[in-house]
Order: sequence, then structure tokens, then C-alpha cells
Amino acid sequence: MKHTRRSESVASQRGEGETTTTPAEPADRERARAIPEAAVARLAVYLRVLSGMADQGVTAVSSEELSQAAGVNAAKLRKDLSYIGSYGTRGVGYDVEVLVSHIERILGLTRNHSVAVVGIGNLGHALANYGGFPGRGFPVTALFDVDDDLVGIPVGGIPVNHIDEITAICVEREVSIGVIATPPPAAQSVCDRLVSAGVQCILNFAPVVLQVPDNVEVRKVDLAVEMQILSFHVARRADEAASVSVGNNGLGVDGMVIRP
Amino acid sequence: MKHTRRSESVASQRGEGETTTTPAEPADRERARAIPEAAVARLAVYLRVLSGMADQGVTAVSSEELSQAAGVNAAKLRKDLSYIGSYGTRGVGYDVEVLVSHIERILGLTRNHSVAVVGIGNLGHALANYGGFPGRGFPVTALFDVDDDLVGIPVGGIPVNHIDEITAICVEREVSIGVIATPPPAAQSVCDRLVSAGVQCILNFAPVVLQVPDNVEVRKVDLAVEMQILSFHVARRADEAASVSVGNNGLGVDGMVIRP
DNA sequence: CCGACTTTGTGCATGCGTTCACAAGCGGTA
DNA sequence: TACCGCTTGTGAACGCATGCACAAAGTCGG
Repeated sequence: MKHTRRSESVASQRGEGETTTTPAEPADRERARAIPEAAVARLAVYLRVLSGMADQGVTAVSSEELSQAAGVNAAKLRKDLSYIGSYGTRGVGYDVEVLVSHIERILGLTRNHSVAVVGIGNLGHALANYGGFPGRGFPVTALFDVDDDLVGIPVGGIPVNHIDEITAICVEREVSIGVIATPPPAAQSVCDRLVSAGVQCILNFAPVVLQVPDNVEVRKVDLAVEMQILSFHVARRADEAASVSVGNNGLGVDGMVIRP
Repeated sequence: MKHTRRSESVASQRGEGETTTTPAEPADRERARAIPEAAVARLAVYLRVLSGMADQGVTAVSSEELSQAAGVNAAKLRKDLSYIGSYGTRGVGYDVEVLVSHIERILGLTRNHSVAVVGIGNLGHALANYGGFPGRGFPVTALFDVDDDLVGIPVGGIPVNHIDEITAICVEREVSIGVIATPPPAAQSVCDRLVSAGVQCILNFAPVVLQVPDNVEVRKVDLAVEMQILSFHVARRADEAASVSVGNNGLGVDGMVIRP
């Protein structure tokens, strides 16, 4: 199901062993480090659902309600929330706003994360026009492309820069997240440039496996892979239907008639 | 990576569709059912890497080489491949073409999967223009939108239809995969219509948790969630850097000097 | 103030996925 | 032919994530 796991042995590289004698809220840091990757992804989903509820004036919610809206098991939801602390009230549920603010804090959404999009083709346009990305907190502050005809033209309110300026501009605008929406052959080179510009988080839309140093976090969104996973399920369904129809009752999966 | 090791003997095993479309092999079905979801996702990646190698004239590859190119552990790769059968040669490695054809077969890429895209906004345009999706086998055969101004206009070679025609057209064109690229509020309704049109696989780009019957497979691509996961890692890094610099040694994370 | 009811938080068991390590098997070589 | 080195395939151990089930802890009505 889920994507790149690049945090393979990051923990052991750092000084994992010593107890952090930090003054300011050491609990948060240890907690943040301990949250499973899968749970982080779900927390983001809970956050969106909760935000929607808050907009509709809902102030309190139980784990049961929230879990249904988020499409997960109630117990799993409670465990996920427990990773960030105990902010519920037994017998009552959770305060929506309290939960929102705590999830935002854990996900690091209290600060803004400046985003740069590289490759202003169809997809790049779409991304730039999203306008600060769904759910504020991710302002797109820089766009890059190799095509000179595009340079200077504003897309989604931001002028496109030539890719050669990537290092200077990323440093200047403190870009913390780079989005790669280039054709496959350019992706690795663009990635290298982003990394050397100090960008440590990359979202990659190019169907290429990027090679990066350990300290850089890559997440990939791969349409071809998604389609092929779906294709696999189509095929599996077809096979199952075929198996079933050996002892045929005229009905395939979920009651649809199989035509001869 | 070694280039062009000719091994014609093995290549001849593959009769381009004849031998691969084996007459009712029940082992395949049980195997396909047993393949872990995570492994399926990786198989799609291996497939792409292998296709690239084949295009460059590489005919044989070892698990070590392939695993590096795909960015995974070598043992994991071998286990993944073992799910689909034993098609390697000990002491030598794998024949690229043989592997390609077997992975394609398991992923169900031997047949074409007709795709419908719903919601022809920025993202919908980008998707339609991908043109049959990277790596053939997924022809986009239908586009839908609510906007009457868009209806009839061809995008990526296919005219846009009004969403009310979704059921008829999906059935007629045997759409097996539906892609939802609508604004969030419309997503669930579109999803319901796709399902009632018999579409059993859905790729959802809308930031909404879709409710579907058990027999429908949904995969979601959620930009906001991806960004927030990256944000989490940024925050975690910042915290770690802060922790380390308490007992300061002049070095921050991964050896970069922290300026005073 | 008490008891009944509701919902959280979590220890524990279970299952899945990853990793290790090595025997089995194959090609090349003398 | 017999041996040697290389690579696959996989049994087994490990670790992580999920789901269950229940005690703890709170609210509400009387």
C-alpha cells in the first residue's frame, strides 16, 4: 500500500541512545520520533476530517465517529491519537479544536513550508495553480523549468525561473520542500540540484527511482504504479470470477451476470 | 551493470504471448491471491526498471543490480520475485525479457484497461494529456465534467462528455478504471455513479475519504497528505538538530556545520 | 453523593512484512 | 567428470502494525 520508506536506518545513525536532557518539552521530540510512518499518514487524514467538522460547527467527536469518517478502525484511530498524547475525555470524546491544534503541531504545520515546483508542464501547471496547496501551510514560492519560453511567465501568480537559478533561489526563499514534475530523464539531475541547494524533502512525480543521500526524505507519487496496482486487482477479480464459474451458477462476483 | 550479455537460449522460452497466455494454470491464481500488496507495488517498479534496461539492450540482470536500480534490499527483491515464480537462473541471474513478461502477466497488463477521467480541471487536463498513461496499457477512453462549456471539446484527443452520461458510456466503452479528479465536494457522488456503472477500480485524487462497497478497490493519491508527511519529517529534523546542538559539538545533522 | 453508562487509553496477542543466512543449483574450468 | 565460485530461492527469526478486549476515568441522572 504505502510508498517509499527511506527512513531505514536513520535512527541508528544519530545518537539514539542518550537520554535527551533538553529543557523545552522533550516529550514531544521523543514522541515524534516514535510515531510510526503509517500513523503519520493517517494523522494527516484525521486532520482534514477534523477541519471539515470544525468548519461545520462540530466541537466534539468520539473515536467511533471520527474513525468512520476517516475510514479506519476505531481502535487504530485511538492508538494513533495516543502517539501524540492523551487529549481526549473519557466518556465524552475529543474536542475538535484541541485535536486539530495538536495534530498540526506534531505534523509541523505551525510553521510555513516553502515549496518549489520544478517542471512546468501539464502537471506542473496543475500543481502551481493549486495555490498554496489544499489546506494552507504550503505556499508555492518558486517555479522552475528549462524552457526559456516559459521563464518569466507567471503561473498561479508566481513567475517561472530558469532551472539554472535553482540553487540561489531555493536558498534565498528558504525552500524546504521540492516538487519534481519533470519528464523522467531530467528527474535525477533536478533532484541532485535540489539537494545541493539544501532541500531535504522531495515529492517526486517522475516515474524514476531517485538516488539521494540518507539525510534527504523522498516521497513519490507514481501514477503508473497506482494504475498497475489497480490492474492487478482487476486481473485477480477476473481470475476469481473464472474460478468460481468453474462450478458455475451463472453468477460471477457480486451477482453480476457473466455473459457467455 | 553489465551490458548485452546475449543469452538467446533463455529468450526463446518466451513465445510472445503464446507461452505466457498459458492454458488455465491454477497455480497462477493462488499465487496472485497470495502476493502481498506491498510487493505488488514494488513489482510495478521493477517492471519499469526492467523495461528501461531492455530498451538499453541489457538482457540479463542479477538481483543485486536490479535491487539497487529499484532502490530496495536485494533479499526483498528476490522474495518479491519468488511470489510470481522461479524464473531466475542460479549463478547467473534473471533474463530481463522473461522477467518483464511474467511481471506483466501477473499485474494483468496483457489486457488493456480502459480508463475514464472525471473532472477536467487542471489536474484532469494533465491526466488526459498523459496520453494512455506512462507505459502503455491504460488507454484513456472517456472524459467527464459537469461544465457544459467543456462538453464536446477534445482534450488529449478525446472529447469531454457530460457527467450525466457516465453510466452509459462507461458500460459501452468497458471502462475498468475510473479516475476522480474533481473538487472534493463532488467526489463521493462521482464515485457512486462510477460504482453503479460497474467500475470496480478507482483512483482518487480528491482529498476525500470515499465510502465504497467491499467489491470496489480504491487507491488514493493525496497531495496534501504527502506534503504533510514531508512536513512532519522537516519538523522532526529541526527537533533533532535542536537536541543535538544542546550538547553542541559544532556539527548539526549529517555533519553540516551550524553557523553561530 | 452514588451508581450506571459511556468512551478513552493501552497491554497483549496475532498476523504480516522484512531481513538474515544458507542450502540448492547452475555455469565455467581444469 | 569433478570441482569451484556465484547467485538464486526460501525457511526461519525478527520487528512493526493491527485489532481485541478491558480497566481507568469521566459524565449524567437521580
